[in-house]
Amino acid sequence: MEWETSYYTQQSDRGAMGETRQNAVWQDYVLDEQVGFIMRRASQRHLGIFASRIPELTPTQFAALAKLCELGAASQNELGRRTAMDAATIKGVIDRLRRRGLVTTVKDANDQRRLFVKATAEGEELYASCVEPARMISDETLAPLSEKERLMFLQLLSKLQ
Amino acid sequence: MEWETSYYTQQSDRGAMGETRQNAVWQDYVLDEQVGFIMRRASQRHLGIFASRIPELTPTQFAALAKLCELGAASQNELGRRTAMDAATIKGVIDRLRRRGLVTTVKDANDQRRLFVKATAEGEELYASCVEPARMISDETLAPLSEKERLMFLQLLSKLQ
DNA sequence: CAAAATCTATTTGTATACTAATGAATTTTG
DNA sequence: CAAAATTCATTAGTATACAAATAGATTTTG
Repeated sequence: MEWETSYYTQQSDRGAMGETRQNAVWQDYVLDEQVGFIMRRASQRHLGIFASRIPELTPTQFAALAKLCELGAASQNELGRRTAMDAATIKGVIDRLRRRGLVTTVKDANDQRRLFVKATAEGEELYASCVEPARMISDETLAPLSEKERLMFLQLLSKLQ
Repeated sequence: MEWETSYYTQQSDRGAMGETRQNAVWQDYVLDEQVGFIMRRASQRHLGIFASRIPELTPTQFAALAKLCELGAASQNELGRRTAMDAATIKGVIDRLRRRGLVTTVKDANDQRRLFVKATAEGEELYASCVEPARMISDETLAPLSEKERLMFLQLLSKLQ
């Protein structure tokens, strides 16, 4: 027995006039059409594509490693800023990358507050081997769009950062 | 002392020819330009807007409650499917909503596997009071775009779900 | 009808994310 | 220069997310 349709309709007679008027407020608010909801679903799809192409790293781990290879090195907090992760988040990411030998950390001699983070040779190799898959991930994520649409989409999305 | 610039450049002479060739692979891969990275940042901005407008609920809790009010009622798993949450995730969300008295759950008499979920009066009231703020959230999220751009963006984003 | 397959909910484990609080180090400022 | 403010890293707590395993209920199928 299927259960696809709902037991009650949106304008069900659940009671008094007050509720009926409340329902009127909902009428043209449809969750599935809201930008946040659609963006969450698009993100989920992208994350699935990512996991299938680069199973060795999560997107955040890849981002941290990529930025580290771009920069050469950075303090933990700065790396977090450059990859849009707060201090608590980047700490966990770096901890896990270090545990796997992909990065090393040392106290910065010039500033005792800072933790100096650097990719290891192994980390750089892994990153290098992930760049091509990463390109495919971006491609596959945008695959439903034409070339023109992709440019337009990226332009618009960039404005919403 | 500022530390904004990196210690090493991207094409640093870190060693042999092999690595130099590896660097060539990175050259036109820039993390900040990838759709996944930009989408993550856009999501973060949206989540910040959401939290400022509806501090009482997380986006996922709101989604579950909204869909529940749309549907009238649903089994826990079906609600998860309709809000793009897997079984484990929707369970946690419903647990927290129930703990706050916003939804009730009962074993479905017709199907002993199913957990029947329904919004309470309090849950429906909270949802009704959140719809206007929710509209503003969608508006504010898309605020950097013109009216035309918004339509275009939503159209394109929808294709990436 | 009985076995196989599917569905539902739960649990465990891992990994983001963010808030808030803390303490140590450094920079700014009066 | 000393106090105030800021920065950095860590910790604790809460809330998604998803994978994988499990157990019970229901449906499908041979």
